[in-house]
Amino acid sequence: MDRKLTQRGEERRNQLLAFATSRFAQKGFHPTSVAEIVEGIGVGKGVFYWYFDSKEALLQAILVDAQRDLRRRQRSAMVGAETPMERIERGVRASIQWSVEHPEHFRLVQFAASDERFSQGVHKGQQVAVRDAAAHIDDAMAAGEIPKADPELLAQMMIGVHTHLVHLIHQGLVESTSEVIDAAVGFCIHGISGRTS
Amino acid sequence: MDRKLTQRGEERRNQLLAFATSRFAQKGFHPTSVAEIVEGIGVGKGVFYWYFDSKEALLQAILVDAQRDLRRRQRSAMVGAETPMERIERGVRASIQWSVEHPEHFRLVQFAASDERFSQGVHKGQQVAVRDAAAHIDDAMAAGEIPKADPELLAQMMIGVHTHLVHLIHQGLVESTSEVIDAAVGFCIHGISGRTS
DNA sequence: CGCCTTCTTGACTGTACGGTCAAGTACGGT
DNA sequence: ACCGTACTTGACCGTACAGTCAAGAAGGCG
Repeated sequence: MDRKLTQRGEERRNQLLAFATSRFAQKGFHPTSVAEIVEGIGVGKGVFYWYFDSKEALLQAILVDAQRDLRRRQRSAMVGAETPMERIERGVRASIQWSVEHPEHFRLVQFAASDERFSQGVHKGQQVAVRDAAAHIDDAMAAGEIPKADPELLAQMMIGVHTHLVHLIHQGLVESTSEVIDAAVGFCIHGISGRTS
Repeated sequence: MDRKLTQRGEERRNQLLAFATSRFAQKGFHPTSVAEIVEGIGVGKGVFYWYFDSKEALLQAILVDAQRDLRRRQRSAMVGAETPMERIERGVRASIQWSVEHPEHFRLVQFAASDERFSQGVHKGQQVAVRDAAAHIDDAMAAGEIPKADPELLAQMMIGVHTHLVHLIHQGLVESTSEVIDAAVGFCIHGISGRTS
């Protein structure tokens, strides 16, 4: 939906986005109705459909924004890193931090990855992230910092650690202290630095 | 629902369980209707409600069975292991292998962990698994095999690697060869063996 | 075979939902 | 103030859904 919006329109659209993000994350996408969303911000149902073609279109918009924001964060965290391993470490940290700060967006991306209607776009975004991380891992291998192995597979494993840790933090089972994040980063760094014989 | 069933009844109930497992995993729990399930096995809607009180009850039954089966598998894999590290390694392998062999059950457990109606039971089961793994990690630390750190946090990180890898295998992005599984096990073993300074 | 118990059918019920759109209101510019 | 455009309302529509249950069929046993 490429409607030109006034500032007022943009504000209303953002209000819908924000409320839906929160409610979808809390209750799930499917169990959350359009009626509930409009009621939550005190508008009529037609407002919803002025801005979004469908409930799915709303979620897509949320997902696109979230993934763009995360990528921006990772990129800016790596600026100034001097070695591949430093870039990897900064990338992992930035991801974890962004995810901890945006629990709802994080949760919706995870949901979308598992739902056949939404997974395609999300997987594409994740593939980009994996390839970027793998390139840094490859650089670290070429520089002799770590032993050779499949860089994409290692990148995926780091993402597994990150994802799970963030889930735990959101569940309140783990605190998002710097010690915990250091431990996760350490686990990953040592995981890619070691090697089965 | 504690209905006593004949053999014929057990067979019908199992048919419902099996079909629903597959369809829920493929389409999602919410987007799958009871009507679709009964149509899938060619019975009337009343059959469903003879065996299960609700759609939710059906999913709960699936989840309970899956988690019980996985626990059994892990336990039997560790029989005969002589060191804590060996037990850890066998446990990780058994989990990955079970998950690869039961993609649908795995997927439903993941879904359930994220849905507020189902997450309580699933989290309890996962807590048991984490505690068990942490006890082995603790043993390995006490035996001087690995440096000291928070054993439950390390157990969680290993679970993150396992979960993510299994997702990738189910998506066809990674093959479930023994090399890949070895790499994941290696990543975890080195992840817990290393240490941030 | 008759009887009792265990299933099985599927029409029905009430509720909920995503989406539509004619009529109306608000806003911004001249 | 007027006009045109950008929103906004909410009744409505058709469809879908989870769950109910009276009537019937099937199976098992004596």
